[in-house]
Amino acid sequence: MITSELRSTPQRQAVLAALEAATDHPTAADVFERVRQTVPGIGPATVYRTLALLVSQGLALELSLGEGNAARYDGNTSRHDHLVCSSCGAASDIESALPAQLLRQLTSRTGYAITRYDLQFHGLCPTCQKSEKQEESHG
Amino acid sequence: MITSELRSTPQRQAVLAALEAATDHPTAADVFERVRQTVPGIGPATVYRTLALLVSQGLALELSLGEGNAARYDGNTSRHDHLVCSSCGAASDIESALPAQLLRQLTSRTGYAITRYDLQFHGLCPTCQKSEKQEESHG
DNA sequence: AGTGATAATGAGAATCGTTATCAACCATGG
DNA sequence: CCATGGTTGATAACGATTCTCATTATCACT
Repeated sequence: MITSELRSTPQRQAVLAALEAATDHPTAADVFERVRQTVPGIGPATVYRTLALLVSQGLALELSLGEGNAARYDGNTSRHDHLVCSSCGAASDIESALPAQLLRQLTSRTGYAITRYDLQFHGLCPTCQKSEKQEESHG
Repeated sequence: MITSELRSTPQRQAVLAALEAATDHPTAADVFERVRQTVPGIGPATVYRTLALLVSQGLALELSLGEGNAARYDGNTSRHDHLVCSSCGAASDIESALPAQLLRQLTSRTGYAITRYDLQFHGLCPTCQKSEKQEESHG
């Protein structure tokens, strides 16, 4: 239910803007640091509250990419998957739709009413592959 | 089995045994409660340490299923995916290999050296679907 | 069995990420 | 104006996990 009681405040606008500008799937702490520069007095609690609000309104996604314990946020709300570097933690968006057939099979086989899936690929990004090679030659 | 580098202790054996016996992807706290009955004096820290050890040795998997904040552990170390109920949090193992072609395409398109992927399906389990229907008719 | 080196343990403090509490604030409508 | 009720920032509280450290247990070798 869209409640007309939801107010548009400078803090909320700044958080949303920060998410839309980000391409790196920031943590709440990252967002806090960035928003701080536009809205100096803002507190962490407001950032957490606002992120939760945006997620509940479908304006942002909350991700658990398995690297570290902090949740990460994504302003790109269209259906997509993620490619995560196991070394530096960088995460990029990718498109890789699962065969629809697979979902249908699962539904009929398990009886679950499947609403969504999360798919993440993990590996070394090109940059970290280079660093690893350098380390080898030094060792 | 624990390698000769590592010492075999009652605590470690108990944690491993608990994981192997579990079918429900327990949290560290769950494992602690269960192991406690065999090794009464064990502390939570030891359980956490041992779980991390088992994961690093490839004897267990650490899962972040996105429901709740606690990591969950899986004694089934063969490649598989998960089906998670968004309502009760139940998680079951499923087999649903991605097309190998998809992985190859991703590698060549992104330059990442992909080592693994995590795939989770979310939805309502049959039991929770029934409960929801009941609530509707009461509402 | 006895011993020494060293890894592992348990207890509790510390840390991290996050959420709850609450008084002060502020936009809106009467 | 003032009352109403959502919003904020500070801070306390929280759950999950990790760290610290003194004590204990395991292992390899007598």
